[in-house]
Amino acid sequence: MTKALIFWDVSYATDFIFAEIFFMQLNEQQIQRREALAELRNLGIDPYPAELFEKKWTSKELKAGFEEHPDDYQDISFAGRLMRKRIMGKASFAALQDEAGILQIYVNRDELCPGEDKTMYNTVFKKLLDIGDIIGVKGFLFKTQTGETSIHVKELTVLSKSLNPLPMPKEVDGKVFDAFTDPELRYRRRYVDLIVNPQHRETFKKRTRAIRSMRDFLNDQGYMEVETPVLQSIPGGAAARPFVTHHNALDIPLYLRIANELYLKRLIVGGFEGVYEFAKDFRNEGMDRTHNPEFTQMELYVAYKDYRWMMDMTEKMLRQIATDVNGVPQVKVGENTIDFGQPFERLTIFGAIEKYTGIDVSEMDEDELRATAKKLHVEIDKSMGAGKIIDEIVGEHVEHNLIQPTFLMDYPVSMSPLTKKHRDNPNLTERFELVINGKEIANCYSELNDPIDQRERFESQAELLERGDDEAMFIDNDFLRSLEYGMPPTAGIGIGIDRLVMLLTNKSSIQEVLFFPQMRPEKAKSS
RNA sequence: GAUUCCGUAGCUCAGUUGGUAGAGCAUCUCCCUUUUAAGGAGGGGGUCCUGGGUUCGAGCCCCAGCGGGAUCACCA
Repeated sequence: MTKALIFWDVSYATDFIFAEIFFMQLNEQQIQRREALAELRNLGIDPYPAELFEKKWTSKELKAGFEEHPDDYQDISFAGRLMRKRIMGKASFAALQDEAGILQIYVNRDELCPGEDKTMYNTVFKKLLDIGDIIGVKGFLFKTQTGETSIHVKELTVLSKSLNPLPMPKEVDGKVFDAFTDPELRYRRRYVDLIVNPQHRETFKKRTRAIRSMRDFLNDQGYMEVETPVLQSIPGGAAARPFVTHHNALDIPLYLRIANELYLKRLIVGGFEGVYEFAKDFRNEGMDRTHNPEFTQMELYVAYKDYRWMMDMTEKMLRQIATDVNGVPQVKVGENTIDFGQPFERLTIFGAIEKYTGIDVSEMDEDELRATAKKLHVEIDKSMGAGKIIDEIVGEHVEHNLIQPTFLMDYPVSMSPLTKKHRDNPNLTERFELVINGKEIANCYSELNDPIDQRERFESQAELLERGDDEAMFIDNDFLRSLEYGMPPTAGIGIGIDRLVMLLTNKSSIQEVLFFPQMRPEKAKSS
């Protein structure tokens, strides 16, 4: 509909607003705001001006700067969203919110309108401006009788008229009234959440800080940030169900990547010795508070290293990130304080099971494991092999005990088709998972670089696929061909960025650390 | 996918055994020149999520659906 308004004039726009009121189901406040919009145009004020507005300072900078050098702030301009308006006859207080915070403005009728014409104050400011509008002001800083730094306004510019009323939480003595807390609305209208709940901006700033810290750390080590395909004809590198799409020109199915592992390893074959990517991966599986269909993983591959080296590197990197995000290496998560400053505990799978159940399963065959699982009340079914049973026991009896960062090492070979066999025990692999606060945060292994072994592992995955396991891996012949040219021994790791950020920001839901978590589509409805 | 709870004004929420739909804030009109949840006076605003059913009568009871939260399963 708005396309029809490319060549508009005031009367046409006004007619349009009435048409909109008529056809859309607008509530009273939305109608009033549209009427105010038309009124502004009638007064010759463009509610959406094209010209830039000079904003040299943030609210925070103005407040801090005024404390230091009050004389430097006698001629300033500032802009933000109108969040509060209190009219007291010929003078008013209002507050403008910008990215850094909120700053009060003082608007005096006779100073805003020194001449006879008081329209700017009486009509525009008092009547036509609403909470949520974006305005610019010019004037000088001063302190009110109650000591609040405020802008004494000499000039006011409408920068953007807001047509939807905002929810308005109010806080007094630490108690919040009318909070905008409904998770559905907060996620669906994240922009509103960010406006009225500025504390949630902090979560996302921390997310950005964490990613920047990780990227800086990796760059400092000399690793190269790369980009690999999201659209893959063979989705590989993880056990998961992919999203399928179709390429019209090639007339082939394409899959959204579930991991980028196989491409990064091709780059190691190609001669790069350290590559990493912050990768959006996509998995067509259930959603809950720790799973979103698209999520971010940082994968890193370093040539001539092994998983033991990667443990040291990971520990150092996370310590740095935790400190960069929160100022200290400790972070409070729920009831627990996670300490990234201490050396991370290192437990083998078998050692961990023995530690938390008292049972040594390291020499057991599948039947003995089955009996042990039963004794430990771990639910298993017939399709599970020895490796899977061990994994279930770990999930039930070990993981939730691991609050402080812990490397769980040396997984059974059947669960890890891309991992090198353990140097000391052919039934195990050189693999670790990093568990923090009972949740898996990272997964790492010494990469399998024996092309013949890799082909065999793929083939046993293919058998699983035939048997109906829709998460088993596809055979990627080009990847095998690349290994046949020779890949140096390599350590690789994937770190779940969303989960790491959940930890660092003490959030129990992935939706809180994603700007726009996946939601069912909204049913068509105006406003 | 399973279980369970929730859906009432722009926002946050009450709503009795089933008997004309409520409050605070926001909004509108008026008063008020340094306010701090500003204040004072007055007014308007509802598809009670949707569709069926029971009933003389349903926001309330029953059934189905839609949307969301929580827990569980799968998974990172």
